Amino acid sequence: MTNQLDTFFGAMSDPTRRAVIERLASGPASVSELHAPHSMALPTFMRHLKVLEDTGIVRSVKKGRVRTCHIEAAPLIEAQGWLAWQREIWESRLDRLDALARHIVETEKE
Amino acid sequence: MTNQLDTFFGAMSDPTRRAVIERLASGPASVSELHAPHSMALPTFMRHLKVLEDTGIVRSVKKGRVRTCHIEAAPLIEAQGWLAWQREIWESRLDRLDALARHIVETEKE
DNA sequence: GCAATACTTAGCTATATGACTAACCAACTT
DNA sequence: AAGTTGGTTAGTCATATAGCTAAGTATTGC
Repeated sequence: MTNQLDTFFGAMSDPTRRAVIERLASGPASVSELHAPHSMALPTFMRHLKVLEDTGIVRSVKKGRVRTCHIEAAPLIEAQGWLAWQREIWESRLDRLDALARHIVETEKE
Repeated sequence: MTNQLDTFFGAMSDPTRRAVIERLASGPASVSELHAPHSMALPTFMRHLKVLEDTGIVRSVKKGRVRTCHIEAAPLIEAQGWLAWQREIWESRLDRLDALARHIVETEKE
């Protein structure tokens, strides 16, 4: 039961990887360009990129010795959809939830 | 630089924890109720709950020997906002991206 | 008050993750 | 053709994560 969302959320849980996404959102870039602002060894950084590629969030093509990376929309849209869906459900019950929570808290006071 | 988003996405990367969120979206529940559908030891399950509470996604109150859990909207809304923001940026450049990607692929053909 | 219920704490194990160095290959550049 | 640049592979290490059992605490029900 290893969902698409598992790997997606796992990939997004790292600040380096989110930074790469943020950078790529404004256009494609080479591995070195992406690596430059991060003070970590290149192989380490490459593994972050690999995680993003394996998850399908990033794609890349190699021309000569330069690998150019770009973003792939689908997984992010799917995740956003899941969050929106959850939100819809709980927001439709929010009043009831709040009331219950307050009730519990009130009753709890000792 | 351990962001709120780090822990949030980390928390959501586990199917058990997402299942708990899905369950809680339709109303509060006790620890045992939440645990029931999951075939894992209770302490193991409790640690998942702890992750959700530490991240601020779930809150709980204990009344007597029963702990009742409910969802906290803010972190999920924040994450959804981040995704929406990213999406906005890259969608505004999507045509350009596609064109570039195609160009690279074409030029690459050997 | 004794037993069952509902967690809670403590402590162990295995695998996954994130970081490093060192050495390597494959294009360009000169 | 020799050096430099851009990326890759291989291998090590430390910490984090997810699972377990066993035993403990605190309510509630009888």
